[in-house]
Amino acid sequence: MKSEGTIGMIFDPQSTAIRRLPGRHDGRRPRRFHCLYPERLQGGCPMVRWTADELRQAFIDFFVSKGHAHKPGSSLVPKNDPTILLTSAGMVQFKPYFMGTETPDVRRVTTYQRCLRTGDIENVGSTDRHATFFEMLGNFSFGDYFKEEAIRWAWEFVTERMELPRERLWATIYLDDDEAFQIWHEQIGLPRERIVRLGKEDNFWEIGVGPCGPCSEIHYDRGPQFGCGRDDCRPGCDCERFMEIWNLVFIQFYQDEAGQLTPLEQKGIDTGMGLERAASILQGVGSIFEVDLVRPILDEVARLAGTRYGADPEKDVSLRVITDHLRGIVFLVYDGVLPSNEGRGYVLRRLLRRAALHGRLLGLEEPFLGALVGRVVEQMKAGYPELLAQQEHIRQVIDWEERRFGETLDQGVQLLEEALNRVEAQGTKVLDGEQVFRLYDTYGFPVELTKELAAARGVEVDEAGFQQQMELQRSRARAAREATGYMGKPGVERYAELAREVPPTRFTGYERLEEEAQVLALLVDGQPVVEARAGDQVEIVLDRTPFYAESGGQVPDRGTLTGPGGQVEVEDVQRPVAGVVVHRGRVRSGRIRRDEVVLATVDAHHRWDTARNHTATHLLHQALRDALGQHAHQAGSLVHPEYLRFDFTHFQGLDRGQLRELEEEVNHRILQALPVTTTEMAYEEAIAAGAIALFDEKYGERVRVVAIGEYSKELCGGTHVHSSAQVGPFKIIQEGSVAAGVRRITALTGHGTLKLVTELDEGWDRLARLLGTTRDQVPQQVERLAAQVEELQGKLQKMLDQQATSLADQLLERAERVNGAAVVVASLPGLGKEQLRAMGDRVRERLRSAAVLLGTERDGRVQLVAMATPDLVAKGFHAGRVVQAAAKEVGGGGGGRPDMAEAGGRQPERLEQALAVGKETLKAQLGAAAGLAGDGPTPGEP
RNA sequence: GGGCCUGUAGCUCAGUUGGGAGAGCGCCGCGUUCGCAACGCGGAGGUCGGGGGUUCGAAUCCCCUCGGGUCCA
Repeated sequence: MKSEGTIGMIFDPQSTAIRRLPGRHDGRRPRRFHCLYPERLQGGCPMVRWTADELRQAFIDFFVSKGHAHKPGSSLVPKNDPTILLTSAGMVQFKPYFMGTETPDVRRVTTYQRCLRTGDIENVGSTDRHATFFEMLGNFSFGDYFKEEAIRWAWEFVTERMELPRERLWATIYLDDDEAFQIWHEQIGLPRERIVRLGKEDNFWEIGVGPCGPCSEIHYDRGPQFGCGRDDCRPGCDCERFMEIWNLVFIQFYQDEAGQLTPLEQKGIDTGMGLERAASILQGVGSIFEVDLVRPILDEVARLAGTRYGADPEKDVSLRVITDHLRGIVFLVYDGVLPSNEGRGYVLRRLLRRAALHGRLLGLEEPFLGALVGRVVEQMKAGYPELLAQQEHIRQVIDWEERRFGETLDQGVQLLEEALNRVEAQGTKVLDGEQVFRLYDTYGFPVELTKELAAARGVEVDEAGFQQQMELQRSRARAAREATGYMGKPGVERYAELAREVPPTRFTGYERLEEEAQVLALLVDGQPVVEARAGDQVEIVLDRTPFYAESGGQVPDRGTLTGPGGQVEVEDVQRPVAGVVVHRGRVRSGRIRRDEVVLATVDAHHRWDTARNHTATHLLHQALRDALGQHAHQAGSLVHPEYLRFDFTHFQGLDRGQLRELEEEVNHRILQALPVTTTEMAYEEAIAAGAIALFDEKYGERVRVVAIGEYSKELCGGTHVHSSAQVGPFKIIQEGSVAAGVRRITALTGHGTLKLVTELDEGWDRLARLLGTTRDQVPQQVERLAAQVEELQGKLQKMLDQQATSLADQLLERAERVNGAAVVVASLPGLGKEQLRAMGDRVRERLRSAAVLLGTERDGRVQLVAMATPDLVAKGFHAGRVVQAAAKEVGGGGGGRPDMAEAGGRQPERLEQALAVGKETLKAQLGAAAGLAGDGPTPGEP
């Protein structure tokens, strides 16, 4: 079993999304709550018929009764773990406990966990059991109980609570896990022939370097009518007869870089029961899509599409795909993911587009996914009551993205039409693979649609060619992947080691800014040392510290560590693993030694300015929620001594009025001098008290609640001022967008605002001085000046026009005549390129048949322009040849159109020669056109 | 991480071996009208995403960079 989700290929052109496994939808099998055990049917089916909600609760209750703590499932976005894209199993949030980098506060835990995996996406819709989104019921042991209890309890729950018939249950174990075999066979009494040994692929859990171990799965025999009919059909077979419902992972080894396994001292248990699969058996329905939790969504989709589940096998596939993806989409957005073109956002986008595409297959042309959000929320609210508050936000995100997809499709249809027109023009009737690939790769146009639309016009699609291009693309990506190699993370490993060697750092910075502390560890270049000297970059771990490590968007403290023999400037403070605070900086003077006692001093200005901005952030957060609604929740935050940056989910930009109101509200709260208090309490208690919790943050049992009077209450570990009044003047300086649906506000407080006021003040003074007036007269003065400038510009333009006209007149007078055409060649020093062109136009306009060559010198450069009237061009005159010849003389080059050409050069002293040469070329061209010229120069009418 | 497409007026976009930055819609003013729509005339509005390079000359070619789209991992 693999625990990592991967981004699968969603629009697989080969699967055509309609491929189905045999044996489904024969139309005879009853669908609703039929009993799978005819032999026990006499007194009604005795098996319990829990709803999925009841099953979820029963599971949790069962393991709580076995001494487990019930913990909330985590977000689909794993926090603090960039190595994992999405939460794909219940254990993801507990990974640090299994890895040994963090110590759990309790050793037995049970959860229900929303999960998303795209590894099996190809199968979704065409089987009874595959889904990208599902819930996992799990029980976990961190160095507490092991194999025996895990198996025994699983068996107890399955047989005595769920009352599944024993004779239908099978177990799989890892090849050489005789211990598990013994427990299953001897303690549980499972017959030897219903225990299947499977290999590494199925029954060994590993994540590269780290803890790993064999696992054992419980499978349910749904009966031969679901099977492939082969004699050796048993768990592990690909067919639909045996359904895996529960996987028990026995974490007992540590795998090193070489693949060597060493037994762990602290063994662990990680189990996962698929809620939908188990429910499908309990409810006696044919697939996970028909359990009571999911079926209403499916029916709603069918209703929108004007069809009925079971009426058409092909449509059923689409109905199931939409149903599954929709659940995943809703929860991804709920967990703060927004559509994007990379990472998690890309998974979301592709799920959404895949669902939208299947909607199209069902004949749903208009965006429809957003309208289904309510149904999903309705179904899931028992397990996830917080969904309700987010419903509107989720719907908006989905609507928006679906419309975007519509635009992509429109664009693709247009491009495809053009391609098809070309194909028809050639009469080949085949659209080549490269074009199909281009549509897909560059414009995201699904291949299924290409085929469909091409077929409608009797054009075939070259699939082999397309596949070839796909394969090329894949090998390119693979090659690039290999070249970079995978990133090791020795850093975290080292700190994890440190965490085991030294006691957890005690943080005293809420109360104090100065503290005597002992140096427990000293590192230079990542290596432990006994002593560091002036100039060394060091990392220091103390037994206690007043320094705040970067967390929750608040920047770390700065300050100094002063020992008996020297001083360290602390520039950065981090907590790379739980319990270890690392002070990074440079030894400024003397030396610092391990074990000595130092005075740790936090830069108070830095700390207080930061605290002002942090408290202001809470005020702003509350003000935003009050002004915009509950959907405006925090999507990121940076608390810095000089400013604060707050990202929140919202769809439109805020106008000036809204920003001013926000500012006023926050300042109003500041001026009320509300007391800022912090209290530690249980998480549930805090939530019940209405404290705002961020869903992507991880909270322990005990949480810290920061309250600002009665106005704001938020879970937060940061440092704050004692009274809102200390925040000082609050000023929003920027509002903008950072991503689709996310706005960002940047604001100042305290010293920052005062500094801004001073700057503005000075700016106005300077303006007033420059304008020679008083500050209150500045706007009027600017208006007056602007009017004056406009008037003067008008006058100037008029004069320039007159001047140009008289200059043009002079040029016309000096015009020579060659073969009936006027020839004007002149040097006009001081004119710019544009002016030269304008002059050329002026002259040309007034002559019926003329060739013009003008030159100018400015800033040490030569500019040349040649022009000709259309009649000369028609006879073969080319202005480009004229300027080329001329430009050669001044060390440049040029070219252009026959009627207008430009050139430049770098030798202004040779301008006259250049014009002379140009004139010769010009005349030569006119000479060649001899006899064809018109009536000669004719002054035009003014 | 690796590709491909894309960024020009407030909006939608055109811009052809590199040689005068444009159209439609919208906006402002004037006219027509009792008024509005429509229409006519006039006008404002652009660091051609940003930076560097090649060139006499770059929206156009090359490199880097930022944003958007899309595919593969």
